[in-house]
Amino acid sequence: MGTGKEEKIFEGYLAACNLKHSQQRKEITDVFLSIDRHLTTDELYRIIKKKVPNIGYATVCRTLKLLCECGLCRELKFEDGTSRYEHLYEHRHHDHLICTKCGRFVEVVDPEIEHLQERLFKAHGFHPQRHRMELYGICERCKE
Amino acid sequence: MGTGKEEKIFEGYLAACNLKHSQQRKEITDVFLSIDRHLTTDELYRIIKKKVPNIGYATVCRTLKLLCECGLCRELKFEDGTSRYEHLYEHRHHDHLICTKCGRFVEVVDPEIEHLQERLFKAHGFHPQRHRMELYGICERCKE
DNA sequence: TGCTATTTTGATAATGATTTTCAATATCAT
DNA sequence: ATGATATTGAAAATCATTATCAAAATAGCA
Repeated sequence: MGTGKEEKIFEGYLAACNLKHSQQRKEITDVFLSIDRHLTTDELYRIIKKKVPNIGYATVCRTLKLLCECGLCRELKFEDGTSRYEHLYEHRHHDHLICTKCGRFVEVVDPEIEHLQERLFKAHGFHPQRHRMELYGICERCKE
Repeated sequence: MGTGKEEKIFEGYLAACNLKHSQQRKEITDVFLSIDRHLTTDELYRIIKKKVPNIGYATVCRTLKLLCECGLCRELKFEDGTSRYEHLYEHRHHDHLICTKCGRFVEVVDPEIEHLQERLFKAHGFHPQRHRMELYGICERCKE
């Protein structure tokens, strides 16, 4: 659900782009915003399908794209080739620590690393935009 | 070309897996190892096609996979969805600093970041395996 | 409210990159 | 050389995403 602010952001974005408030877009964002984990398009599609049985896969794709454009969502492309989407509202930047056995992940952020990354950008004359960092290993449970 | 050690590694891997030394595999690894930049499968296919006109795309794919398995090659999946392969022999671990305008990239390595990454793994009880880090920004030339 | 111009939708087809299939060919231990 | 097995190239299959398009929904305006 969320506080309603996220919906405002989405609606504002639609308005700014002269796009319309369709029922489907509302349903999809509602469901997406209520789920706090990384989903593939297909996973989200199946979940929404239960609520809105005649929803189309393409509509889910299109809406996820809009959500990314307005900053509510982030697309993550993992090493295994899958694309996943994560809810980004009031969810500050973070990286991922991923278990290569069970797929479990932890969101991490290390201010020192962030700082050193900035330094790397500068050292090479780059203007920083964003970065991604994924740490792959075996989690405690899978180690045993 | 390389020193010949790379070919030894590849041959050793083939032998260990009971795979055969085909002419095509030799041609593909020769060309791949002689090129020092990131290539897509298609780019490599086109280059090899000039030397061995009847080579199949699938064979290039299959050989790149083998090269990755034996550690001579790394598959990089970038944010834009393209997969590129890089020659990895005596090429120590590194990350990428990528210009989002022109695509130019720099290979970087920061020992302090590497160290902090290890610390992050440990702090979450993970056994480290590998990581990837990509820094996206605008390079000096594109800034102007 | 009704009208009308747009936009959006869902089903389907298209796309594009990689994989699989499979009969013909090549490899290699004997 | 022989024969068992692996490899090849061409074509078909796959899989996730994107484009197409007629029908339906939306929102500005009378």
